[in-house]
Amino acid sequence: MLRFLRNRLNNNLDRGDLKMKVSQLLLPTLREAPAEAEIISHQLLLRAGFIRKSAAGVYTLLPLGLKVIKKIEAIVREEMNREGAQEIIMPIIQPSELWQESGRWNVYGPELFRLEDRHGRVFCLGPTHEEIITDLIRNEVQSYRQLPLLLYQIQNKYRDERRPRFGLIRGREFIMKDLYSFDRDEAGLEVSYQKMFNAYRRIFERCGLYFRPVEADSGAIGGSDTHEFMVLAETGEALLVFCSQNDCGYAANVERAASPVKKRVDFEEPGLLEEVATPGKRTVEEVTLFLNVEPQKLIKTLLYETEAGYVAALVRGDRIINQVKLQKALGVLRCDLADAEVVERLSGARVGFAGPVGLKDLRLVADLEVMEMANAVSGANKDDAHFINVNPGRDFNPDQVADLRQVQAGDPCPICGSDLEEARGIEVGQVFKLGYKYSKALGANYLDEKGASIPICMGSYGIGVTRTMAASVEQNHDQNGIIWPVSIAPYQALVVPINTREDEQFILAEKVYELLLNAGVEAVLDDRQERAGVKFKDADLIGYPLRLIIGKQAVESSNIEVFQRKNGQTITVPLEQIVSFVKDYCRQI
RNA sequence: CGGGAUGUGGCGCAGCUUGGCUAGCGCGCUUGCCUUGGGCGCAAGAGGCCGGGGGUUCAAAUCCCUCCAUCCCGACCA
Repeated sequence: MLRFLRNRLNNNLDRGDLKMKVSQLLLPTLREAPAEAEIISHQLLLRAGFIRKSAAGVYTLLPLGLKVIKKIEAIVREEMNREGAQEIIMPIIQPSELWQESGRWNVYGPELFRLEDRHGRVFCLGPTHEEIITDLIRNEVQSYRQLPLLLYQIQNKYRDERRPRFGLIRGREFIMKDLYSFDRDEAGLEVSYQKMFNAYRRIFERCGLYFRPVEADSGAIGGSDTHEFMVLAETGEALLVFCSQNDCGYAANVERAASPVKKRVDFEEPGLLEEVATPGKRTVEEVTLFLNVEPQKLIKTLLYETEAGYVAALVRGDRIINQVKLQKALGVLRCDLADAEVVERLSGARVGFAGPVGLKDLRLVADLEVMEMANAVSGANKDDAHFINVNPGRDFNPDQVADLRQVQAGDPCPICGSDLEEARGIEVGQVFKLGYKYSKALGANYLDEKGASIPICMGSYGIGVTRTMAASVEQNHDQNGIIWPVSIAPYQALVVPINTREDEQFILAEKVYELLLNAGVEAVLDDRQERAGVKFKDADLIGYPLRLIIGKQAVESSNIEVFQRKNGQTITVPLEQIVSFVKDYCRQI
């Protein structure tokens, strides 16, 4: 009896949650995309009625948008729990004191939303939760017996982006899953890291995404090893390189990718350092054309402003400097190109004529490749003049030599030496080995078997949930709209009565709809008094994986047309088999 | 934060250069008729502080100043 009641209750609950007719859904589709939407995922999510903008980088999730988010969250939860992680929820509002303690209050900069309560106490809206969780752990974990520990939450995050853009891809408020691992030592961290790495693979696979993990830079969060999970897409903000040799497997964010230097092969006799007039020739292109030399013969000199003073950085003329590498090499937090006025004061010449020879009062850092150059051209630190036959070591000596240049397609792979290829990616997840940065700063220690107090070894692991939804659209769409993978589709199937005035069609449609609901399929019935064309257009736009069409044919023959959004094909399924067909379809994908 | 652009019914736009009728068009919305397998047709409607404030002028969507918002490019970031 009890079981019977419980079953009934469950059925009712399920039905209540699932049952929905399009006429009652808040599903405002648009024929035209709002002008502000630039990229396809933003346009389609707006047009299909999944999201609406509230402010720059801040969005409301409408019913269907929320359904997708919940699907993604459910997959994330399953895979986190499978690895033994425990879910918690931490506050969005965080006291500034903790951030002072970790040292990030001043480091994080204007990106941190800061606010004050009525008593003048200062808080921030959490962009990430290392401080809060480390504070929790230092209070609650004392013994090695309590480790390892994996804790996560799915929570709103806040970052006051300089430039929110691309809709959900770069918002100021977004949903993120963040997990933190706590281990006794690096060996334990390695295990946790691998667990998460594998879980992330499964999550993005289950979300139907084409992605790649790549080596990455650790940025402001700090730490050593880190990988980013990149959904490959033309509109991705990140530039990646990967090895063209399939079995090599090297892949990295260009911010991180190391660039091995090809040693100089042909030795050149050093010529005489000489100043030549280059009136008005400021850019690499102008100078090379004027002097009739190749760009790789030029030494490009860029002046940067850092919190530790001004720096001159040198790279070859045909190279791009990688600011992340530069920042790391210099060990500074801030690193911006100096403005024209500063350049003039420091180099004694207008912008475009700075060079390493005779540059004073500046820290000089050269790219590895620059040191291999011979008889190069550089600015003379004098208006309208360049030096020729500049030779590193003879004419100037940098204070530091480091890998500064940004890797490009065609460069050799640092592992196997094959050519590197470029691609763009949307970062949907990142795994970090934090090490002891936060546990030491905040004093999160445990006692080992011998009673020694040892800092906890930490890792942190993020997934941008809202971003994952957008990335999926970016990857799964056609001219007509979104093509959701079944695993994260807002509904699995749409039932469309073609002519709602034909009672028989409508009754059959309702019957099919009920059959699906009873079988646990997430279905929706388009009961609107609209022409078939309108319903089809909306259905394509919204991206339901399956569309069951109930028209004349269905009524007469009890055969139902099933349109598959993914491949655009329609097949006919007898009414008796329709439920099992839909269930099988949803399972197999 | 620097550079550029744009703000006119829910969405997409015109009008602004050269100030002047009642501010237009397409889509959407409401009502009626009609139609019903890919955004159907006809008719009648509703809906605007022309981003805000200030100025110039007899008169401002239109010219000037200022603020705000939004988008793009750059610099930064998960």
